[in-house]
Amino acid sequence: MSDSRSSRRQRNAPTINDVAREAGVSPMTVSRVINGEQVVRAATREKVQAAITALNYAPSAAARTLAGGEETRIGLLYSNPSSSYLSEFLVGSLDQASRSGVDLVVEKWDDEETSIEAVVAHLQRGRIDGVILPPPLCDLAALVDALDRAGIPAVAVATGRAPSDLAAVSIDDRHAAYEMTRHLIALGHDRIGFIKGNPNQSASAKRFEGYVAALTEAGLPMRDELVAQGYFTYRSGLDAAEHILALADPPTAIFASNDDMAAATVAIAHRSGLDVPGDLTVCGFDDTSLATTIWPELTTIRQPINAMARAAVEVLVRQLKGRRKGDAAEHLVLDYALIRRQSDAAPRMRPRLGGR
Amino acid sequence: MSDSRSSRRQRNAPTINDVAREAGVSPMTVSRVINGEQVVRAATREKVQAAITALNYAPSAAARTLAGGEETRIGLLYSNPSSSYLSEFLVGSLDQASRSGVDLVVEKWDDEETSIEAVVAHLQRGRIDGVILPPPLCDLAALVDALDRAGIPAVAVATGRAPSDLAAVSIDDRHAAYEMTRHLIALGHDRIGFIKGNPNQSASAKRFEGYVAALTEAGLPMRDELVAQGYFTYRSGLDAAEHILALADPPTAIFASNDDMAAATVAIAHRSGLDVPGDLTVCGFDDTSLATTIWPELTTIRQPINAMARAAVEVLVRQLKGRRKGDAAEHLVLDYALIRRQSDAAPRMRPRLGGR
DNA sequence: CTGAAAGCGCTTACAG
DNA sequence: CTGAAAGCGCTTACAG
Repeated sequence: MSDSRSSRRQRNAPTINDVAREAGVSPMTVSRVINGEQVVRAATREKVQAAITALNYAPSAAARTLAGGEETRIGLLYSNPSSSYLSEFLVGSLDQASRSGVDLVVEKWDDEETSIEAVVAHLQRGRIDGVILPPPLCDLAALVDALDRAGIPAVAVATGRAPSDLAAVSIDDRHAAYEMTRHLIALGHDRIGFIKGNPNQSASAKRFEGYVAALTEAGLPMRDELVAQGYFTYRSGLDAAEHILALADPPTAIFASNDDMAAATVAIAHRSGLDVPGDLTVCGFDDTSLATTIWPELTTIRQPINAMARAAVEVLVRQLKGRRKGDAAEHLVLDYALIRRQSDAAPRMRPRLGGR
Repeated sequence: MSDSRSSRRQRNAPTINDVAREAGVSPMTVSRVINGEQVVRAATREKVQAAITALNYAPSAAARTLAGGEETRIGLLYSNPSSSYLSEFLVGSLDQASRSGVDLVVEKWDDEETSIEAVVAHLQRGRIDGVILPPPLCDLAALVDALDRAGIPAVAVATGRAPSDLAAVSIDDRHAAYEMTRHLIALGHDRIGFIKGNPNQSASAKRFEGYVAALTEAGLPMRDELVAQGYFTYRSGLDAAEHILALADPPTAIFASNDDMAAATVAIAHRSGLDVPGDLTVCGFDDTSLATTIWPELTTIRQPINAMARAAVEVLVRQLKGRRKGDAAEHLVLDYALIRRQSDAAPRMRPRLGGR
């Protein structure tokens, strides 16, 4: 078939030397013609072109990259392997890296064991040209600074607050949380609990802002006791949910800042003999695989993780190719979606009609 | 400093010579390690691996293609993205692929949408030289056959029953389950429930065999009512656990064939007002991230997923290089470990002392 | 305008 | 089991 362009060279594939001999010039001249350099005399060029045609010559991509030294390698630096997020992120970025013709090096960083200087040095040794930073590393200012000082471009993924000089790919966390809260309100809930995300991630604050905005817009009071601090882990969700549900007047719905904490909330609810969503509505954020693993399946905000990963690779590659000082960094905002599943329902009693 | 366009080499990427120097061997030896050639002494191999890690070295695809052979691309074909398993598997195989200097193409297969013929054709068009099959695809005979007919070598990962002509990497599922069951018996349990895995995976049967073997060895009766069929999903674990715990005389321990089903069992136990492990011991299998996500954290069998993925890549690369008809396929068996966490304890009443 | 030289980073083929 | 040599096909850097 049309395999002529593939990287597998045919056995007797003509080389630049064959062309040179046929045309009666040096390989160097053939190279110039191939690369469209204008200096070559028209007559010479034609002789070379004829030889190329006669031999059906196609240059070897491998040889060109090797000689030209143009390989670009990008790194994907991650920590805290929230595996459900990571696997989707990996699949997306790998695929795009392959399409963009760059090498992707996946690097795990354990911040307990390795200093920032050490990771950056490691990346430099590996000749990483640029780095993708999924959360929570995207918000680690010290890392971003160190990368910047080392001259390694980076792109932050899913950060809630990207400095204007740092490329970023994200969704509108604030608006997504706003929409979910509005959805809960539309269902009839007026006492809605909220479990915050880890303060070390800027998206956490954005999600909380969205929750507050929807409440305010609906004229609902924002009650501090209904808000608990979480850290995106299941464990922290357990504690937060326990706290909220132990209230004298507990909420009829709880919106957790991610799926892990929402799953923990469901577990606590069940342990307390509450039916979800009959007695308590629970919603999450992210739509990781956990959302559809547990029962009931979680109503949540779908983050397009795969698409964000692809976009991150593209943004980084563009930045590496066309690097000009002063160019503003790209900030891409992708679409999210509110996914309704089985964990939300109208509250059992309509407070507006009866009160409690 | 290093203006990317004019300098001959972009930054100083570590080369095979750098690694050789660091390891105190010749470049040739490094090359052998990269290509998984068996001749290299283990001690030498380790020195080289260490140097590769230290320098964060990745071979240049261009140079390899040019110098020698054709570039080799291997595929990782997966379905049913059990993400906790997949992400670890991806990280391991990617890293090894990079070290082995082969391209890894990650391919998702939705068996509902695409026929076996179509996937195989797709792999061929993409010039995939060999394929890694994580579960459950490793046990799909029709796929293995189609690959074989197409002349695409494959390596099965975590299968319980590899045909002798199919390369495979696995653990001893039977013995691992045997050991876990023995552990439960040693704790004092004599009524131990078991949730089987999906029958479409050969490892399921192995795990069940191990459970039966330990019971038999201890002179304990094997009670059919204590065994429920599961399918490795959380949902199936919910049903199975509900069934087992509804028994008139329920077990004091339940051993689930994977962590998802063990997590579901914990959820059902909590919903029924049972304390884990106070009232019920629950154990899993795999040690995916879910095992340490939920509370209590699961006592389980650790499958070295990362190491298995790396091994699969190495085995496949070796097979692609040294392909000789008639050579027996490699069967690697890696070590597992029983990880004790917080979900197991002695039964509340010692049956041997009191009965019930 | 054109060419001779010196590699790019790796592997093949041979030696010890 | 390990290494020294000779390229793979092309380009960079320098001459003329």
